[in-house]
Amino acid sequence: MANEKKMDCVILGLLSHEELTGYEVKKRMDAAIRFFWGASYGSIYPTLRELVEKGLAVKSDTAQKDRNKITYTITEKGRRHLKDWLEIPVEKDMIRYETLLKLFFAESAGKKTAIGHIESFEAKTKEELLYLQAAVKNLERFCDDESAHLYYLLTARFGAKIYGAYLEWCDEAKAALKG
Amino acid sequence: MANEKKMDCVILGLLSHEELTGYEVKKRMDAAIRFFWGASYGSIYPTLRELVEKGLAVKSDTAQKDRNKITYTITEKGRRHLKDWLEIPVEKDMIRYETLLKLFFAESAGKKTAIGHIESFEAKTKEELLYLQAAVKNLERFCDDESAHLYYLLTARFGAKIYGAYLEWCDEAKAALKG
DNA sequence: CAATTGACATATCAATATGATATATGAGGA
DNA sequence: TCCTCATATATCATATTGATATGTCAATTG
Repeated sequence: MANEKKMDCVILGLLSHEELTGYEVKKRMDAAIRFFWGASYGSIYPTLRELVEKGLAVKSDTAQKDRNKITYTITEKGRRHLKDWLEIPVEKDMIRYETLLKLFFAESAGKKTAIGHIESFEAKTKEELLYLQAAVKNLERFCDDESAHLYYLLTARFGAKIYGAYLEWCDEAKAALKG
Repeated sequence: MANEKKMDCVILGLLSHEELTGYEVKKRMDAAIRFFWGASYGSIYPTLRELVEKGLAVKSDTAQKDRNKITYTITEKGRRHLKDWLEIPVEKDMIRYETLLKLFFAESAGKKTAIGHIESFEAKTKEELLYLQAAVKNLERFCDDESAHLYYLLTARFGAKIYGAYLEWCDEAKAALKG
């Protein structure tokens, strides 16, 4: 029980909160967890089918109401699978800052280009930070001690904290390149 | 000229600093840029072959000295390709914190598990931070204004800054879960 | 009122990357 | 001499992305 497919677990996690369609799974990812995880339809839909095959989720045949809508619900087996995965240690946090990559090699392009990349990174970060700060404020209001909201709050605070650090670095890096 | 293969450009970037074997490419990635980029042999070796096919790098036939060693050198065309890529905007910074994922869904596993994940994240982060701080100190000593070291320094400072922020968050998050 | 746009919804596929594994050599220490 | 570790290249099944295709429904706008 050591090599659970990660995408299985992410989707099971989302389904542990509420039943969802594939489309909604994507939406949840693009909202609450976009700053630390992502997935494309090309992995979501096949994974959902596999979850059903493995008995970790079931399709709700909502054929009556919305013809073209397939809702997935987590099973008990699915909850156990999720819990098992949550207990085992984290394998790898993997990070790919294309911005830093372009900065690292910026000698081949010059300071102007480097500063340009930092400035777009800064702009994107500022936007995200506003969103995260709003999320934190909201969650602090509604968050009792034992609900899933507590964990949502902690991740949002993580985002707010590191996006703040990004902005500090942007200022320092720009100064170092301009000075 | 908008969809340069990323792996091509990373490796060209490394080759723009010095000529390297595939094995050394991996070593450079695992050293200087491991905290913001990574790649496996399964992508490095095929990519090197492609770079030669495209005329962006050449193999040095060091058949005389080390029989089993293939050294790659960037070509002028390769340098132009790298520069072109450096000029275009960053497409996507992509981040996957498995730690945050497990924390986000931690309601299904409980606070103890959540704290455990935070603590291993903290331990890994502390180690990395020491390495990065040493790199920063070192680079600040040797870094004249125009060399590639400047950009290396900026990325190392980025790492030091955000790893510091990680640690602050770890304390706060643990307190929130224990308090 | 018709037309168009955009959100909702599912699905597939080529290109790409990972992670594991296999193989082999040379250097250094026990 | 044997063993271990760093060096070095390579392949492959599996996973994932990013793009694309297809279609419905609701709302806005000319």
